[in-house]
Amino acid sequence: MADTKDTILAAALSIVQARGYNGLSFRDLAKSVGIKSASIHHYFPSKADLGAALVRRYRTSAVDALQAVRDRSPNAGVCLREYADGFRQTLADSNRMCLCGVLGAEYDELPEPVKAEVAAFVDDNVTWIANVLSSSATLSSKEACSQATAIYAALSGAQLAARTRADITVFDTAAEGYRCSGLIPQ
Amino acid sequence: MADTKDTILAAALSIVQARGYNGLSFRDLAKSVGIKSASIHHYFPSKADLGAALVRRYRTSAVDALQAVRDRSPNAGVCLREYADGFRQTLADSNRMCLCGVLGAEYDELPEPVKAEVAAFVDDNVTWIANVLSSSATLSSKEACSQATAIYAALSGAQLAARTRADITVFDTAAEGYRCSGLIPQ
DNA sequence: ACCTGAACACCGTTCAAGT
DNA sequence: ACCTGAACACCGTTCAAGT
Repeated sequence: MADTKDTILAAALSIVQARGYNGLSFRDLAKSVGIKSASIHHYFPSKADLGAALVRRYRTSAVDALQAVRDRSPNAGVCLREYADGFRQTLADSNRMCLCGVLGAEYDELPEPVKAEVAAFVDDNVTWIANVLSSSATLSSKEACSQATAIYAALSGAQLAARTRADITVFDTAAEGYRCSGLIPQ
Repeated sequence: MADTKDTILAAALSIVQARGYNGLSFRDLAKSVGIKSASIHHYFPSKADLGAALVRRYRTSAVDALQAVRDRSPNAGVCLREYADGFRQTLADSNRMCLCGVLGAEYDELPEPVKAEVAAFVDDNVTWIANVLSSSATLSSKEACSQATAIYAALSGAQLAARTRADITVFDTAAEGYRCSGLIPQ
């Protein structure tokens, strides 16, 4: 039995992934949790607090999941195929996007603490990809970081473009192109 | 002397690029134009009408600009460098994003006519890139379209990731990675 | 044709009041 | 500790009224 705070964050996650930070209404969120909107402020004083907590939770859970992927296989091709599949699954689930992809597009209007968490998510992802690349090829840490940045950006963009066309095959086509060109190791 | 309709659209463009569709307020927009918010409804009956007109204008102006790039040089490497530079310049101008990148992230909550225009923008871009690729290499039209999709997605993602980190070098690093791997022809 | 003030149901936020 | 109703200044939208 999850406590109310967790229930609020879980409901907020799918709303923000679908509608963005600005599309998240305390009244709608409260309705889906079964309390009044004023009650949410008891757990999260402001919308910024809720947003920052939401991204922090999402980020640490992603870090754990990525660690598990690396533990299952040290092979870069295998790891990055699972990584890309994570982006794909979010699309397959109601044409949603990565939380931090949505928030990146809204970046200018986000409260400062939310910005910081979103930026940290990107850094976490790039670091993980760079480690995966380094374990399967001889790269300087700078080279690994550059390629990791390109891979993260490319997959984020494939998700964004596919969502924009409401067509998951756009994601598959782009990801295949990344592998063919060698941007993502196979 | 631009007419009021043009002034409204020009002001709306920079607001939406910075704050997104949901961040666009008729009251703020009216204030920056120097009229009352109710007056905007005289030109655009609803926010959806304004949004659709905004994207349509942006799209046709992009199509013209891309045509001009192709007219200046038939070389794919040159064309795509100018193309990537367009994404870069938007970032350099106050960390803004392509209008349709921002709207893609908000896709689920957009009114139907706005969705249609945003999707058409992606198609226009992919078609242009595919034509550029075809003119410098022997590719089947399917291959050209697939690679064009990957290139468009990758550059969109580079812009999104750079904005998210509020760091334009993220864009440069990703774009360089796309060229090194051969995803984007040099 | 172009603009406006006033009204409507929404939004995040605050707060005094309840249990 | 947890929740609520009522109030505040916001939002898009409508409309009768002005020029």
